[in-house]
Amino acid sequence: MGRKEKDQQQIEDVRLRILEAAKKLFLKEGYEATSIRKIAAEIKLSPTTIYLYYKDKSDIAYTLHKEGFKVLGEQFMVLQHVESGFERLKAMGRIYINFAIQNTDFYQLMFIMKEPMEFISDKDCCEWEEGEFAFGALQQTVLDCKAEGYFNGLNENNVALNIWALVHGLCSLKLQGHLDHVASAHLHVPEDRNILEEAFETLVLMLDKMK
Amino acid sequence: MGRKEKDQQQIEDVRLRILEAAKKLFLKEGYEATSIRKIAAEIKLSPTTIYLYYKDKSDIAYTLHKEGFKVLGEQFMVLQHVESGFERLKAMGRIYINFAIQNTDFYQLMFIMKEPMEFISDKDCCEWEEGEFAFGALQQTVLDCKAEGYFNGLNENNVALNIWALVHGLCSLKLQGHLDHVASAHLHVPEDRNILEEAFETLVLMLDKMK
DNA sequence: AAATATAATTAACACCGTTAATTAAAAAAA
DNA sequence: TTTTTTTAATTAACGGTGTTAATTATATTT
Repeated sequence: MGRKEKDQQQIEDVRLRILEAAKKLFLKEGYEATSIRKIAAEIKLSPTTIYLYYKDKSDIAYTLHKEGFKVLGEQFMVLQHVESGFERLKAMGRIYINFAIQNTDFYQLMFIMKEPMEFISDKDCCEWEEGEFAFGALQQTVLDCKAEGYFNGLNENNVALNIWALVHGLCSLKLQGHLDHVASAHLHVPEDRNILEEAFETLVLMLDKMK
Repeated sequence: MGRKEKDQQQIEDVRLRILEAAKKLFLKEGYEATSIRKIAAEIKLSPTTIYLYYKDKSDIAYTLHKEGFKVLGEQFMVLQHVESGFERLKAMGRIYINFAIQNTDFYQLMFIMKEPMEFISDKDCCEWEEGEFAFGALQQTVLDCKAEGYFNGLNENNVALNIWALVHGLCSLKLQGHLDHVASAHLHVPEDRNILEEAFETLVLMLDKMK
């Protein structure tokens, strides 16, 4: 019965080819513009065949969303070698921001769009979530910062949540165009100066004040 | 030639009826599910007639987006009577969060979706932006906080930006379902306890540390 | 009353996600 | 090996979408 395993492998192969095609189109033209029909055409399949491998479009979105979390998690790996909690926190923020800027489409899928999250809540079982690893790392780092004298008297989970929200907020406003809009309208910021980085530098100073 | 003015009035009337129908449907079923055809049916017009009054769908989104900023701006009005800068900052955050939670669809249109902002950047002229009033109020409040001894040595514009990003980040993560997901997965938070409010309370404590 | 300008309509294009019915291919049973 | 059964992939179709071009109805002006 070695046949069945090989079939399973072939099925997994098609699943992957669909996903690769979806990713390619998605990174090139964005999620909305990537239709099931285009994905199918890309790998010379009939559109309806896609539905034999994925429940619907948001299922594909969710699978890509998971992949994004895996990539972010890998980039977080280097943080394990940073001893100081506060230094790790800063590095974490920088990695997160870089990831968001360099993988804008993945970031949209992971944190801004609602489709993948809706797919999650539609699922009966709450399986292992890759995003949880990243947040767990942040939690631990905030805890280490507390040991170094930061965030005294503050609930560490809420601090972690706030820091995530802040960095996500910066990225999200940047990706949606609000940051540049406000910068050119309210702040007379030179075009060449990166407003996101400047804000992050101030954030570091702010956190430093919480020792 | 008082005729022409009356015509102008009638044109403005239809424009408004379209917008009201769009808003009603949008608040009930969300932006994506609100089609031009449904808007037209709502006020017994042909779908194509809409295009005589609005350039395209994102034009309608942008007009609604502007209205959202007007409502938020009105809710900010009460802040003028708060003398203390820091108290005003706290109240501002609470108003912003309440607005986001109670007008989730408007909030999506104003800060999360990309269509309205794309419409802005497609426009040749950069006319008065209602959102600027709200951010201006925040800028002034941060300045007042500085006068009260907060945020010493920090660039006030960047501080304002970071605070906005933080509160927006919380709201955005909440609306997208990430906040509740993390809360139930990582933080063992009782269902009845409002995680957003709890995070905000910690934020206030954090800001208080920056005196 | 006829000619012109404008407002609204119908018809049409090129898509979309998704489901049901059908055909082609492979595996199992005879 | 041939027939039956299972499974994989396809075509056809439904009911939508935003948007444009061509056309008709309605006022306004000559």
